[in-house]
Amino acid sequence: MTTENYSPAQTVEISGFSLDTLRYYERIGLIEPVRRAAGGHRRYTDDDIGWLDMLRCLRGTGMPIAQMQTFAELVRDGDTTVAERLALLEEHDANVEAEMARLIDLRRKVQEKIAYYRGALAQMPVECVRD
Amino acid sequence: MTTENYSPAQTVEISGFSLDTLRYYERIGLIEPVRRAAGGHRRYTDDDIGWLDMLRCLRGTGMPIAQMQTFAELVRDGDTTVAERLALLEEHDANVEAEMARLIDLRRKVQEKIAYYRGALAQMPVECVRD
DNA sequence: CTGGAATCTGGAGCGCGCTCCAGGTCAAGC
DNA sequence: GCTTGACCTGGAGCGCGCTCCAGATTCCAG
Repeated sequence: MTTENYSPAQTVEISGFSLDTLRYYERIGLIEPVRRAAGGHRRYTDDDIGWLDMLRCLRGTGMPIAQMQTFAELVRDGDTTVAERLALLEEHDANVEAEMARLIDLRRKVQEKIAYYRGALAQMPVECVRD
Repeated sequence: MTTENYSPAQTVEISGFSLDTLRYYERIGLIEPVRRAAGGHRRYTDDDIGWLDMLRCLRGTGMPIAQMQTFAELVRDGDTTVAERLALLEEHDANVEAEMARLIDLRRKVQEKIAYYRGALAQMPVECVRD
């Protein structure tokens, strides 16, 4: 079994990115120029799909586009950039960790507010509680 | 001890919002019109500070401005909206939880990538690893 | 009284990350 | 062959959440 091809529509389905986003990412260099079929239509490869999954992880954890571009460039520059890529990912991971800690902390405060409202509601006359 | 007043600069300091953001929030109705000193300068009260802290929790956990406006309106409408406010906060809390779950999941994938790079780096000839 | 800092208002501008559009080309079933 | 839908390109537009600006006013230390 050789490398598969995927139409734009299939790639949308698989990657979760919209058609426009896929083209946008290619335009700004987040994706290598995608191979084309005879008529000029894109054919995404398994490699493309894998890379898109990577992008989804980074983007989905809040990495800015600009930093993903940096990362994509490192990948393009080949094996000698592995250490740099690792450093970039480690820094990003630390950022994500910090962001999660921030969320946990603020969420706790929201939950305190919820608890307060539950208490207030329990004390209130019935006509305020009924819809 | 009576209710304190805070200048805009102090409120920036305490709340963590910028001056522009404070004014913006007031303009769009996230904050009640703030009391003014004789010359027209704002004087934030302890109540204002408390409300700003609430806003910080909601905004900081990713609630969209529009929903915070809804919440602010419910608060303005008084005691009869307590149940609605509770429902809104509970829904938001569920959203935050989902967001955190999403982050945890994607972060795990990022960490797998990091582990992979660490392995790759360990295998590489020395000249690629040196800076 | 004066100079400089803080604050005021209304409105324009911006950075990010897409998203949409027009006008055309290509592919595939009937 | 024709129709219908998928896809193409380049460029404009947008939603969000601020952020900045100009020009005027107020406050306060010296």
